[in-house]
Amino acid sequence: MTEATRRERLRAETEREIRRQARALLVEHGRDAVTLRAIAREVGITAPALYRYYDSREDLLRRLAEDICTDLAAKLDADLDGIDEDDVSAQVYAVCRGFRRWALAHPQEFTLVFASTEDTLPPCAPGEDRGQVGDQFGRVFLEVAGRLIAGHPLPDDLGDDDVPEELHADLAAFQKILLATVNDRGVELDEDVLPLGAVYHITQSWVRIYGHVALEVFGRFPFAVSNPEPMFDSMLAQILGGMGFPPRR
Amino acid sequence: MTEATRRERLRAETEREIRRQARALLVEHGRDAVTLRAIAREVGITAPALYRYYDSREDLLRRLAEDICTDLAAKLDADLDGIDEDDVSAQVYAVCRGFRRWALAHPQEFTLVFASTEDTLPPCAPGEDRGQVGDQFGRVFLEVAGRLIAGHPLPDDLGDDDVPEELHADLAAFQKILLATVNDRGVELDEDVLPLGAVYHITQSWVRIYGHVALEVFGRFPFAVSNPEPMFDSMLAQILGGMGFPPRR
DNA sequence: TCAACTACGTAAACACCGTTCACTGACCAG
DNA sequence: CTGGTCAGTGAACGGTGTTTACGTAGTTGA
Repeated sequence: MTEATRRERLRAETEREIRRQARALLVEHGRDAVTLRAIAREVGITAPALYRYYDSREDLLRRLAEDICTDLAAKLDADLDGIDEDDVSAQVYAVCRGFRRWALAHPQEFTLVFASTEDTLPPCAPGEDRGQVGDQFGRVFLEVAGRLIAGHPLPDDLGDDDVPEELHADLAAFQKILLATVNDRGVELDEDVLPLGAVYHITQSWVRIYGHVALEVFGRFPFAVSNPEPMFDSMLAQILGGMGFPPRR
Repeated sequence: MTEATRRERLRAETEREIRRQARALLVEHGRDAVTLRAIAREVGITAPALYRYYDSREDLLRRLAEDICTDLAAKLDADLDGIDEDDVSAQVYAVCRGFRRWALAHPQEFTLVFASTEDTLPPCAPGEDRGQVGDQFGRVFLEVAGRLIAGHPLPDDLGDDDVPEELHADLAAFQKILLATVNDRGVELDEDVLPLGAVYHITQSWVRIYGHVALEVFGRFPFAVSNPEPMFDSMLAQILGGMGFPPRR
């Protein structure tokens, strides 16, 4: 049944175990604790053996970051499954809240994926510079955002007028990515319902959502926020309201 | 003239040199390169000698973060000096742009101060939990924000109505800090001109400014932004516009 | 079946790292 | 001058990433 040879199966098994243990070390003791020797110890091999799987510790951390993105996307996708397909507003709430809760529950992973300079964690393939924000995660997030707009008439003040000239080209490229992402899931959608102004608004929303989550994870709000959740929710409500959605719970 | 003894002067001199070299290592080669041995090598002493000045490497990094905050505040203050005292809007632009440019020019320092979990960089004095955001920096930033509102009639939609119930207590505390900070600089100001809604708006503005800067530093915008500056400026314009300021260059 | 080849894992070594310890020697107060 | 304080030292311990040479089990072709 299994096409793979014995050696290939063992290798795949070991590789999974390596990442599993590395991930555990990251979550429980932070990035600095993700040591080649510590991983090897947990897996039951010696440190140099890890070089049969990764070029360096940096390379391993990079792969780890990819895994984290994939898992986060899967988790958000799962959260989305339990929600009415037609209630896009609820979907936005679910994805954003899910992202925030995940970040707060896994600050080390959040830091690695969303708050590392390319200096300390160079991009995987230097050649291909596709969508940033860890690919998989971005897909889920942007898909919901795109779908949100697909089935909703946008308010007039979301026209392309407020968009700075210099951003038109970049936003147009992003617009194409958004449309492609949404259409990949079967929803038909063309440029007319997703004007540059809307794309710009989505970007601004990401700035606010990311900003809030990062500030909370790093404890850098200008004052002690004893209960940040309603603050996050009210921000979401305001974002959705700005796109013409009626206020909801 | 100098009250200090010879030994005390030498010690102070060495301490300055230690931080200077540590800072240089951080800026040029990143946090991981800030090694006790590397610092000692640059200063011309041995690594164990550093323990006469700091409890541990962690402690040193903490002090370094404080220095960075102080210097950033001084830099922003200096930028502010060249600007018309009555043009608060221009002051906001200056401080925000200055913050962004500094962050982009010193990503390692930005990461240390504004994107470190308390896990990897525990707060200095565990007892006193004053204003977050590195004290000094917060002062400059919040002072301008407070002053902005002091001399300007706020639009009606900045009332306290939109503020979530659960945040009233926290915001009231922050309101007092803001008023105290602004009044420290001589500007008279009382609660009436700085309602909770305005305080809330300031906090939301910080979320957006921080979010944009961090996304730019970490390269986590959902698409490649070839020219982020107009995007930042347009965000500032929108923030100021939301507070009733006329659009300006 | 057996030889040749591949590749996973090893131990040893190198140069670093943070940190501790016992110790020296310059400074300084009395 | 005497005695104490303290910046700085060298040696050491256990840790790190990484390279090297080597054994050996798995695979493959004749």
